[in-house]
Amino acid sequence: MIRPIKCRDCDVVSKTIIKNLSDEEKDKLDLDKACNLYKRGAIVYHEGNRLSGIFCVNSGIVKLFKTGVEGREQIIRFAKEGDVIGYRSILSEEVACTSAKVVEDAILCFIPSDKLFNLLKKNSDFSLELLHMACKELGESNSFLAEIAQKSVRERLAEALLLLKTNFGADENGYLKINLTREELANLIGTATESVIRLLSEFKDDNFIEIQGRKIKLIDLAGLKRTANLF
Amino acid sequence: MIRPIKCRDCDVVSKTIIKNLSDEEKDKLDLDKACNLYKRGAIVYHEGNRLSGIFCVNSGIVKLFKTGVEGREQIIRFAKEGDVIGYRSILSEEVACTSAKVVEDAILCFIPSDKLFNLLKKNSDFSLELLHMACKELGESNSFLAEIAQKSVRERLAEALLLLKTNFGADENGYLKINLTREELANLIGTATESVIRLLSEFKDDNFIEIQGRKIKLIDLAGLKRTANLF
DNA sequence: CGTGTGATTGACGCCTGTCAACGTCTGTGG
DNA sequence: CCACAGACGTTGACAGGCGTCAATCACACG
Repeated sequence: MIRPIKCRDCDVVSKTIIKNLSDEEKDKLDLDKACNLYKRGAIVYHEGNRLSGIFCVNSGIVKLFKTGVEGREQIIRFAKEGDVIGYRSILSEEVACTSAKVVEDAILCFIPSDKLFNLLKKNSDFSLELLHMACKELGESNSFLAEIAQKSVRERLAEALLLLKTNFGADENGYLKINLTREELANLIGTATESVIRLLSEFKDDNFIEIQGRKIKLIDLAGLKRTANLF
Repeated sequence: MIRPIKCRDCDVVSKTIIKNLSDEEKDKLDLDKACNLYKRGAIVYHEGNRLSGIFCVNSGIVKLFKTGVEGREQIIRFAKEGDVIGYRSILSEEVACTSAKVVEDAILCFIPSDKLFNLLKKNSDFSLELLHMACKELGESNSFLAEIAQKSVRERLAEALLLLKTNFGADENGYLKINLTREELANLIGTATESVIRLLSEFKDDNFIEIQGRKIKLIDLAGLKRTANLF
């Protein structure tokens, strides 16, 4: 447990579903939530677990993935500050369909499910906002599905790099802020680690990207977009 | 427009989100909804359209698909009696992320979005039920994603056949009730039509299935499960 | 300095997509 | 009633993308 974070003062709340709560509701929520620091590599929950609440990401990055045959991971999405994880399982009353693992040190605020349901019952704007979020995520999942099903590994990798830049941004030198292993990149686009490595080299040769160890810098966005078949 | 269907009397309502409405709410909804018959091949809405409401499937089957590069369809899911389509787009306030096309003659009841939002604001059980549905669908989408990303075409086809049987059932002779063209099967599992044809022949040779034109009968479920790598 | 994790490269071959040709069936119009 | 068009199904040939295996390198850490 770290120093408690007050929803009312939280600087990422404005991006989250919490923003729809009244100050009183936020204060009440503070009494029930638990904010913890999770280090890189920490497991927040396992696929198949029954969760007892949801997690609001205050900082850091968490990857959500399913484990397939032979233990290969399929990354479903990344959650960053302002995102909520675990809500799918709570609201559908199923066990977790993914595991959640910390990619970059994260502070997560836990909200017990009974408190969540209380809020949902009393605050219809909050419900609508959650619906909004769930449906948006559903749309992204569907798009992702079609991408993986129809595009080549090369196209998918180019697109993934662009998406990572859009979602997580770049540092002052232009390098993607998010650092993934080659294997994680592979698990994101559903391919083998070696394929990612080979294609990254090709992208480098084509002057689409620069590589410094695990850090990647996109230098020809148009070229990547063309490669990804995006318009 | 066909003979109006009263929600209160509708025999599939018990399976839908409508079941959470009071009799008064149902009666009120009857005044606002429009029930139409759609023939096979009819387009309910196009990807990219902004929808003005949601559709409740009273009977028939509708396929939801995305159109990728080169116009290839990727089927996202099928909707049958009791299912709702178009809600994702309305609730996320985005344009439709899929097209909806009738696979088997269908009766669809249209509910305008302002009525939907009225209900959501006033009836928290209804909201929760919609959340439940959306989150369940999200879980299915995620599973589907991992399947397509990690499994071979052979595994996917075996699994798809099993899923079609689970979701749509079989007739008195054991043949799948849902009739899809080879191309639709291919677009479901993200492969080429020819691959589906070849694999279906192999499954027949392996005595996993019987084929009568477009009708398919599963005769060795265990064999198919093994082939699909399911446990 | 040994150990382990991650990155890289090469060899190899199979799965699967593409192209082309042909067969089958159904509905339509003359 | 027949001819024809068009949609759908089937089969074969072929190539190349990509997964797998194995060996090696780079780097961090106790």
